[in-house]
Amino acid sequence: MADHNQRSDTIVRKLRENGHKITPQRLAIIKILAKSEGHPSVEDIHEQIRADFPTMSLATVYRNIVLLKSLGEVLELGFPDGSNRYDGNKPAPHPHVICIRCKKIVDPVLDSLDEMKKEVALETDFKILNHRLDFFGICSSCMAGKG
Amino acid sequence: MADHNQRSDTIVRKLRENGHKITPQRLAIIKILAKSEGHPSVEDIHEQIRADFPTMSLATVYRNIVLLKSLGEVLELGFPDGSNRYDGNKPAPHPHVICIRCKKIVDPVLDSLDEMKKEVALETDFKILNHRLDFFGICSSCMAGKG
DNA sequence: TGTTAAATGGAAATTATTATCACTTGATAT
DNA sequence: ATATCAAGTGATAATAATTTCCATTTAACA
Repeated sequence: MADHNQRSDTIVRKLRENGHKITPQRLAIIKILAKSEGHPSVEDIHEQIRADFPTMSLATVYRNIVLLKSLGEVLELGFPDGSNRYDGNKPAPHPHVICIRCKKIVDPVLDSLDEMKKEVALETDFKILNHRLDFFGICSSCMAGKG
Repeated sequence: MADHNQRSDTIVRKLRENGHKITPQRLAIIKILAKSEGHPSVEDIHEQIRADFPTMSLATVYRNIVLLKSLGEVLELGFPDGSNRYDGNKPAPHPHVICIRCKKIVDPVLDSLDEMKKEVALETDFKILNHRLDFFGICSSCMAGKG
Protein backbone atom coordinates (compact mmCIF):
# COMPACT_ATOMS: atom_id res chain seq x y z
CA MET A 1 0.00 0.00 0.00
CA ALA A 2 2.79 2.39 0.92
CA ASP A 3 4.33 1.21 -2.31
CA HIS A 4 1.29 2.26 -4.24
CA ASN A 5 1.11 5.66 -2.63
CA GLN A 6 4.73 6.17 -3.47
CA ARG A 7 4.06 5.14 -7.04
CA SER A 8 1.09 7.52 -7.28
CA ASP A 9 3.26 10.34 -6.01
CA THR A 10 5.88 9.62 -8.62
CA ILE A 11 3.29 9.77 -11.37
CA VAL A 12 1.77 12.97 -9.98
CA ARG A 13 5.19 14.57 -9.77
CA LYS A 14 5.95 13.61 -13.36
CA LEU A 15 2.68 15.14 -14.49
CA ARG A 16 3.35 18.40 -12.65
CA GLU A 17 6.85 18.55 -14.08
CA ASN A 18 5.30 18.41 -17.51
CA GLY A 19 2.77 21.12 -16.80
CA HIS A 20 -0.33 19.00 -16.35
CA LYS A 21 -3.07 19.66 -13.83
CA ILE A 22 -4.05 17.21 -11.15
CA THR A 23 -7.83 16.83 -11.24
CA PRO A 24 -9.79 14.53 -8.95
CA GLN A 25 -10.68 12.33 -11.92
CA ARG A 26 -7.07 12.10 -12.99
CA LEU A 27 -5.96 11.29 -9.48
CA ALA A 28 -8.51 8.52 -9.18
CA ILE A 29 -7.23 6.99 -12.42
CA ILE A 30 -3.64 7.31 -11.27
CA LYS A 31 -4.37 5.57 -7.99
CA ILE A 32 -5.85 2.58 -9.72
CA LEU A 33 -3.03 2.41 -12.22
CA ALA A 34 -0.39 2.80 -9.53
CA LYS A 35 -1.72 -0.35 -7.95
CA SER A 36 -2.65 -2.08 -11.21
CA GLU A 37 -4.12 -4.99 -9.35
CA GLY A 38 -4.82 -7.67 -11.90
CA HIS A 39 -3.75 -5.34 -14.70
CA PRO A 40 -7.01 -3.44 -15.22
CA SER A 41 -8.65 -2.68 -18.55
CA VAL A 42 -10.06 0.73 -19.44
CA GLU A 43 -13.50 -0.59 -18.54
CA ASP A 44 -12.25 -1.89 -15.20
CA ILE A 45 -10.85 1.51 -14.32
CA HIS A 46 -13.97 3.29 -15.47
CA GLU A 47 -16.27 1.07 -13.45
CA GLN A 48 -14.17 1.24 -10.30
CA ILE A 49 -14.19 5.02 -10.34
CA ARG A 50 -17.86 5.30 -11.27
CA ALA A 51 -18.73 3.73 -7.92
CA ASP A 52 -17.97 6.97 -6.10
CA PHE A 53 -17.66 9.32 -9.09
CA PRO A 54 -20.77 8.68 -11.18
CA THR A 55 -20.10 11.25 -13.88
CA MET A 56 -16.65 9.92 -14.78
CA SER A 57 -16.46 9.70 -18.55
CA LEU A 58 -14.87 6.84 -20.42
CA ALA A 59 -13.19 9.40 -22.64
CA THR A 60 -11.37 10.78 -19.63
CA VAL A 61 -9.99 7.36 -18.80
CA TYR A 62 -8.74 6.96 -22.36
CA ARG A 63 -7.27 10.46 -22.43
CA ASN A 64 -5.37 9.94 -19.22
CA ILE A 65 -4.01 6.60 -20.28
CA VAL A 66 -2.75 8.10 -23.54
CA LEU A 67 -1.08 10.85 -21.54
CA LEU A 68 0.50 8.50 -19.02
CA LYS A 69 1.69 6.18 -21.75
CA SER A 70 3.36 9.08 -23.51
CA LEU A 71 5.17 9.94 -20.28
CA GLY A 72 6.25 6.32 -19.90
CA GLU A 73 4.31 5.91 -16.67
CA VAL A 74 2.00 3.13 -17.77
CA LEU A 75 2.64 0.06 -19.84
CA GLU A 76 -0.02 -1.10 -22.26
CA LEU A 77 -0.45 -4.84 -22.47
CA GLY A 78 -2.03 -5.66 -25.80
CA PHE A 79 -3.48 -9.13 -25.98
CA PRO A 80 -3.91 -11.35 -29.01
CA ASP A 81 -7.69 -11.02 -28.80
CA GLY A 82 -7.30 -7.27 -29.25
CA SER A 83 -8.07 -6.29 -25.69
CA ASN A 84 -5.78 -3.98 -23.77
CA ARG A 85 -4.88 -3.96 -20.12
CA TYR A 86 -2.58 -1.64 -18.22
CA ASP A 87 0.25 -1.64 -15.74
CA GLY A 88 1.14 1.62 -14.04
CA ASN A 89 2.99 -0.07 -11.23
CA LYS A 90 5.83 -1.49 -13.29
CA PRO A 91 5.73 0.62 -16.45
CA ALA A 92 8.98 -0.67 -17.94
CA PRO A 93 8.59 -3.53 -20.41
CA HIS A 94 8.74 -6.87 -18.65
CA PRO A 95 7.68 -10.42 -19.44
CA HIS A 96 4.23 -11.71 -18.57
CA VAL A 97 2.82 -15.16 -18.08
CA ILE A 98 -0.89 -15.19 -18.80
CA CYS A 99 -3.41 -17.88 -17.95
CA ILE A 100 -5.69 -18.18 -20.95
CA ARG A 101 -8.41 -19.66 -18.77
CA CYS A 102 -8.69 -17.35 -15.75
CA LYS A 103 -6.78 -14.42 -17.31
CA LYS A 104 -4.44 -14.16 -14.36
CA ILE A 105 -1.15 -12.42 -15.15
CA VAL A 106 2.11 -13.29 -13.44
CA ASP A 107 5.38 -11.41 -13.81
CA PRO A 108 8.24 -13.91 -13.94
CA VAL A 109 11.84 -13.00 -13.28
CA LEU A 110 13.92 -13.80 -16.36
CA ASP A 111 17.49 -12.77 -15.98
CA SER A 112 18.39 -14.16 -19.39
CA LEU A 113 16.28 -11.58 -21.20
CA ASP A 114 18.91 -8.86 -21.16
CA GLU A 115 21.37 -11.31 -22.60
CA MET A 116 18.90 -12.19 -25.32
CA LYS A 117 18.40 -8.53 -26.16
CA LYS A 118 22.12 -8.16 -26.76
CA GLU A 119 22.16 -11.34 -28.81
CA VAL A 120 19.38 -9.99 -31.03
CA ALA A 121 21.06 -6.63 -31.47
CA LEU A 122 24.24 -8.36 -32.52
CA GLU A 123 22.58 -10.78 -34.90
CA THR A 124 20.22 -8.35 -36.63
CA ASP A 125 22.24 -5.15 -36.41
CA PHE A 126 19.20 -3.34 -35.01
CA LYS A 127 19.30 -0.77 -32.26
CA ILE A 128 16.81 -2.41 -29.88
CA LEU A 129 14.64 0.11 -28.03
CA ASN A 130 11.81 -1.92 -26.67
CA HIS A 131 10.45 -5.41 -26.46
CA ARG A 132 7.46 -7.51 -25.59
CA LEU A 133 7.53 -11.00 -24.18
CA ASP A 134 4.42 -12.90 -23.19
CA PHE A 135 3.89 -16.54 -22.40
CA PHE A 136 0.41 -18.00 -22.63
CA GLY A 137 -0.69 -21.11 -20.84
CA ILE A 138 -2.69 -22.58 -17.99
CA CYS A 139 -1.91 -21.75 -14.39
CA SER A 140 -1.56 -24.50 -11.83
CA SER A 141 -4.81 -23.63 -10.12
CA CYS A 142 -6.79 -23.86 -13.37
CA MET A 143 -4.93 -27.05 -14.23
CA ALA A 144 -6.08 -28.54 -10.94
CA GLY A 145 -9.61 -27.76 -12.01
CA LYS A 146 -10.16 -25.12 -9.37
CA GLY A 147 -10.89 -22.48 -11.99
CA MET B 1 9.19 -20.19 -54.82
CA ALA B 2 9.04 -23.99 -54.79
CA ASP B 3 8.96 -23.53 -51.05
CA HIS B 4 5.90 -21.35 -51.30
CA ASN B 5 4.08 -23.77 -53.58
CA GLN B 6 4.81 -26.52 -51.14
CA ARG B 7 3.50 -24.39 -48.31
CA SER B 8 0.33 -23.56 -50.26
CA ASP B 9 -0.23 -27.24 -50.88
CA THR B 10 0.12 -28.02 -47.21
CA ILE B 11 -2.50 -25.42 -46.35
CA VAL B 12 -4.84 -26.62 -49.09
CA ARG B 13 -4.49 -30.20 -47.90
CA LYS B 14 -5.25 -29.16 -44.32
CA LEU B 15 -8.37 -27.35 -45.50
CA ARG B 16 -9.61 -30.34 -47.48
CA GLU B 17 -8.96 -32.63 -44.54
CA ASN B 18 -11.24 -30.42 -42.50
CA GLY B 19 -13.98 -30.38 -45.09
CA HIS B 20 -13.47 -26.92 -46.53
CA LYS B 21 -13.86 -26.01 -50.17
CA ILE B 22 -11.08 -24.54 -52.23
CA THR B 23 -12.44 -21.49 -54.00
CA PRO B 24 -10.40 -19.29 -56.34
CA GLN B 25 -10.62 -16.46 -53.80
CA ARG B 26 -9.46 -18.70 -51.01
CA LEU B 27 -6.60 -20.03 -53.09
CA ALA B 28 -5.45 -16.52 -53.97
CA ILE B 29 -5.39 -15.63 -50.28
CA ILE B 30 -3.52 -18.81 -49.42
CA LYS B 31 -0.88 -18.14 -52.05
CA ILE B 32 -0.14 -14.72 -50.65
CA LEU B 33 -0.08 -15.99 -47.08
CA ALA B 34 2.12 -18.95 -47.98
CA LYS B 35 4.70 -16.49 -49.19
CA SER B 36 3.96 -13.83 -46.56
CA GLU B 37 6.47 -11.49 -48.11
CA GLY B 38 6.89 -8.60 -45.73
CA HIS B 39 4.18 -10.02 -43.47
CA PRO B 40 1.11 -8.63 -45.23
CA SER B 41 -1.84 -6.93 -43.57
CA VAL B 42 -5.44 -7.71 -44.46
CA GLU B 43 -5.46 -4.62 -46.65
CA ASP B 44 -2.26 -5.70 -48.39
CA ILE B 45 -3.78 -9.06 -49.23
CA HIS B 46 -7.03 -7.52 -50.37
CA GLU B 47 -5.32 -5.04 -52.67
CA GLN B 48 -2.97 -7.58 -54.18
CA ILE B 49 -5.84 -9.86 -55.11
CA ARG B 50 -8.07 -7.06 -56.32
CA ALA B 51 -5.61 -6.43 -59.13
CA ASP B 52 -6.82 -9.50 -61.02
CA PHE B 53 -9.95 -10.25 -59.00
CA PRO B 54 -11.83 -6.96 -58.77
CA THR B 55 -14.84 -8.26 -56.85
CA MET B 56 -12.83 -9.75 -54.02
CA SER B 57 -14.47 -8.70 -50.78
CA LEU B 58 -12.60 -7.60 -47.69
CA ALA B 59 -14.93 -9.79 -45.64
CA THR B 60 -13.66 -12.82 -47.52
CA VAL B 61 -10.08 -12.00 -46.61
CA TYR B 62 -11.05 -11.65 -42.95
CA ARG B 63 -13.08 -14.85 -43.01
CA ASN B 64 -10.28 -16.87 -44.50
CA ILE B 65 -7.72 -15.54 -42.09
CA VAL B 66 -9.94 -16.46 -39.16
CA LEU B 67 -10.29 -19.95 -40.60
CA LEU B 68 -6.59 -20.41 -41.25
CA LYS B 69 -5.74 -19.10 -37.80
CA SER B 70 -8.10 -21.62 -36.24
CA LEU B 71 -6.33 -24.39 -38.15
CA GLY B 72 -2.95 -23.10 -36.98
CA GLU B 73 -1.84 -22.31 -40.52
CA VAL B 74 -1.29 -18.59 -40.12
CA LEU B 75 0.26 -16.60 -37.33
CA GLU B 76 -1.23 -13.24 -36.45
CA LEU B 77 1.28 -10.57 -35.55
CA GLY B 78 -0.49 -7.98 -33.44
CA PHE B 79 1.37 -4.73 -33.12
CA PRO B 80 1.27 -2.22 -30.32
CA ASP B 81 -0.47 0.32 -32.55
CA GLY B 82 -3.32 -2.13 -32.98
CA SER B 83 -2.52 -3.14 -36.53
CA ASN B 84 -2.29 -6.79 -37.49
CA ARG B 85 -0.07 -8.49 -40.01
CA TYR B 86 0.12 -12.16 -40.92
CA ASP B 87 2.59 -14.95 -41.48
CA GLY B 88 1.38 -18.07 -43.23
CA ASN B 89 4.85 -19.21 -44.12
CA LYS B 90 6.09 -19.83 -40.61
CA PRO B 91 2.88 -20.17 -38.63
CA ALA B 92 4.49 -21.38 -35.42
CA PRO B 93 5.22 -18.63 -32.87
CA HIS B 94 8.65 -17.18 -33.38
CA PRO B 95 10.43 -13.99 -32.34
CA HIS B 96 10.35 -10.87 -34.48
CA VAL B 97 12.56 -7.84 -34.69
CA ILE B 98 10.61 -4.88 -35.99
CA CYS B 99 11.95 -1.57 -37.27
CA ILE B 100 9.65 1.10 -35.91
CA ARG B 101 10.71 3.44 -38.69
CA CYS B 102 10.42 1.41 -41.93
CA LYS B 103 8.26 -1.39 -40.45
CA LYS B 104 10.60 -4.06 -41.71
CA ILE B 105 10.31 -7.37 -39.85
CA VAL B 106 13.23 -9.71 -39.32
CA ASP B 107 13.05 -13.21 -37.85
CA PRO B 108 16.09 -13.72 -35.62
CA VAL B 109 17.33 -17.12 -34.55
CA LEU B 110 17.23 -17.35 -30.76
CA ASP B 111 18.23 -20.75 -29.50
CA SER B 112 17.88 -19.68 -25.90
CA LEU B 113 14.12 -19.20 -26.20
CA ASP B 114 13.26 -22.85 -25.59
CA GLU B 115 15.41 -22.78 -22.52
CA MET B 116 13.59 -19.68 -21.32
CA LYS B 117 10.24 -21.33 -21.85
CA LYS B 118 11.27 -24.17 -19.56
CA GLU B 119 12.58 -21.67 -17.02
CA VAL B 120 9.25 -19.87 -16.98
CA ALA B 121 7.25 -23.08 -16.66
CA LEU B 122 9.38 -24.09 -13.72
CA GLU B 123 9.21 -20.73 -12.00
CA THR B 124 5.52 -20.03 -12.43
CA ASP B 125 4.13 -23.57 -12.43
CA PHE B 126 2.20 -22.78 -15.61
CA LYS B 127 1.74 -25.18 -18.48
CA ILE B 128 3.11 -22.95 -21.27
CA LEU B 129 1.25 -23.36 -24.55
CA ASN B 130 2.22 -20.37 -26.57
CA HIS B 131 4.32 -17.26 -26.50
CA ARG B 132 5.04 -14.00 -28.20
CA LEU B 133 8.39 -12.27 -28.38
CA ASP B 134 8.95 -9.07 -30.30
CA PHE B 135 11.81 -6.63 -30.25
CA PHE B 136 11.28 -3.08 -31.46
CA GLY B 137 14.04 -0.83 -32.65
CA ILE B 138 15.73 0.79 -35.61
CA CYS B 139 17.29 -1.25 -38.38
CA SER B 140 20.80 -0.50 -39.57
CA SER B 141 19.61 0.91 -42.86
CA CYS B 142 17.27 3.40 -41.15
CA MET B 143 20.00 4.19 -38.66
CA ALA B 144 22.29 5.12 -41.53
CA GLY B 145 19.63 7.54 -42.67
CA LYS B 146 18.77 5.68 -45.83
CA GLY B 147 15.13 5.29 -44.73
C1' DT C 1 -25.70 -32.90 -64.58
C1' DG C 2 -28.24 -32.19 -59.94
C1' DT C 3 -27.92 -31.47 -55.21
C1' DT C 4 -26.45 -29.24 -51.20
C1' DA C 5 -23.69 -27.32 -47.73
C1' DA C 6 -20.21 -24.00 -47.73
C1' DA C 7 -18.41 -19.68 -49.49
C1' DT C 8 -18.85 -15.12 -51.34
C1' DG C 9 -20.02 -10.00 -51.97
C1' DG C 10 -21.92 -6.14 -50.31
C1' DA C 11 -23.84 -3.79 -46.75
C1' DA C 12 -25.09 -3.26 -42.08
C1' DA C 13 -23.81 -4.03 -37.28
C1' DT C 14 -20.54 -4.09 -33.70
C1' DT C 15 -16.66 -2.73 -30.92
C1' DA C 16 -12.84 -0.07 -29.29
C1' DT C 17 -10.86 4.15 -29.56
C1' DT C 18 -10.38 9.08 -30.81
C1' DA C 19 -12.09 13.73 -31.85
C1' DT C 20 -15.23 17.57 -31.08
C1' DC C 21 -17.05 21.18 -28.45
C1' DA C 22 -19.35 23.68 -24.91
C1' DC C 23 -18.60 24.01 -20.18
C1' DT C 24 -15.79 23.59 -15.87
C1' DT C 25 -11.79 23.90 -13.00
C1' DG C 26 -6.82 23.71 -11.16
C1' DA C 27 -2.83 26.49 -10.97
C1' DT C 28 -0.72 30.79 -10.99
C1' DA C 29 -0.25 35.78 -10.36
C1' DT C 30 -2.07 39.48 -8.24
C1' DA D 1 -8.74 35.48 -1.33
C1' DT D 2 -9.93 36.16 -6.22
C1' DA D 3 -9.48 36.70 -11.23
C1' DT D 4 -7.60 34.70 -15.20
C1' DC D 5 -7.01 31.27 -18.58
C1' DA D 6 -5.03 27.22 -20.45
C1' DA D 7 -5.97 22.62 -19.62
C1' DG D 8 -9.31 19.08 -18.47
C1' DT D 9 -13.89 17.04 -18.49
C1' DG D 10 -18.44 14.94 -20.00
C1' DA D 11 -21.38 13.77 -23.47
C1' DT D 12 -21.70 12.66 -27.90
C1' DA D 13 -20.29 12.13 -32.65
C1' DA D 14 -16.87 10.29 -35.69
C1' DT D 15 -13.61 6.88 -37.05
C1' DA D 16 -11.53 2.50 -37.98
C1' DA D 17 -11.11 -2.35 -37.81
C1' DT D 18 -13.50 -6.38 -37.70
C1' DT D 19 -17.65 -9.31 -37.66
C1' DT D 20 -22.22 -10.51 -38.91
C1' DC D 21 -26.13 -10.91 -42.02
C1' DC D 22 -28.38 -12.45 -45.96
C1' DA D 23 -29.34 -13.27 -50.68
C1' DT D 24 -26.79 -15.34 -54.33
C1' DT D 25 -23.18 -18.33 -56.17
C1' DT D 26 -20.33 -22.35 -56.46
C1' DA D 27 -17.14 -26.47 -55.27
C1' DA D 28 -17.51 -31.12 -54.22
C1' DC D 29 -19.58 -35.33 -54.72
C1' DA D 30 -23.15 -38.59 -55.94
